Amino acid sequence: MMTNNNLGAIIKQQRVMVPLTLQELATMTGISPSHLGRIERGERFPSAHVLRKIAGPLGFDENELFTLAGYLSPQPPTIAEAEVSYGGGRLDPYVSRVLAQEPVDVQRAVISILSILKSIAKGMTKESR
Amino acid sequence: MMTNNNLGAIIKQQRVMVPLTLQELATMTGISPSHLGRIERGERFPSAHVLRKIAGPLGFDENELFTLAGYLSPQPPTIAEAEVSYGGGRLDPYVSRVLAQEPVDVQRAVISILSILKSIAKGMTKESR
DNA sequence: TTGACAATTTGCCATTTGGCAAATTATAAT
DNA sequence: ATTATAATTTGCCAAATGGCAAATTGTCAA
Repeated sequence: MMTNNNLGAIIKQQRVMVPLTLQELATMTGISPSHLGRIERGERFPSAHVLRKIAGPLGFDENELFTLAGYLSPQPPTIAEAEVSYGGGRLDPYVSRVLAQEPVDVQRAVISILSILKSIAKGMTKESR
Repeated sequence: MMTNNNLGAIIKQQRVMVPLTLQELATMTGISPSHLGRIERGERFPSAHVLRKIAGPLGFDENELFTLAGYLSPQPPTIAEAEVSYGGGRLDPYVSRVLAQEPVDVQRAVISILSILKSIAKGMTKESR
């Protein structure tokens, strides 16, 4: 029905991040790679059975994925979500979920890279002033 | 698929108990009475969208009904387990705090960069074996 | 470059969902 | 009993899902 084409994008982003090929995900889940591909580019809308099968291998929480797909009403906020809100800032749940799959030292390396890029952008590195 | 499920029987029992006729439930949910009837006697298997629409009027909790239908794994996480874990991973609080202060699109850009680095690293591993 | 091989996309089609209208069955009132 | 009306079931069909095989595109080594 092409209800929500952003679901496919989210699924694809997650698959590439894991990382997996369509064929690998296909053998893990029993869903054909062609069907998975169509889902990712929004040409097909996954049934509940399909959605359930791909949740695990992609590292999605089933309830969250079903909510993203519009199959379940938005869940009451969990403790996990409270944990990631801080001060005035809010951490995007998708970002949080993806990063949480990395080892903590990788997570911190990511932060270091970000701070480097920010300082470059502001022209505050030693050699540039 | 005519999966031999007692789901239809459970739904019918609830509807009669409420009590509602098929037509009344139909007007409340927007699902045709004929379809609802076939679901109750197991001739059709309700999609997630249909299941979601009938949950409320019948007094079912959505998650419970989805679990009964085999769409969700038997019931989930206690509050204790929910903490800061996403799909088995854990997000470092410091990382969470720092990232939360960036705009969401920057947060997502960070994820994209991580993805690029991982694919580069993957290529290096391949090369060295 | 070319050729081999992996990954993705497309064409086609069987199966299923779900709606509408007609047929059937249950329920009440006279 | 008969008739009217409500409730359910059945027949039929459009639309969507999802698999298989072929075609296409991407990638890498020689």
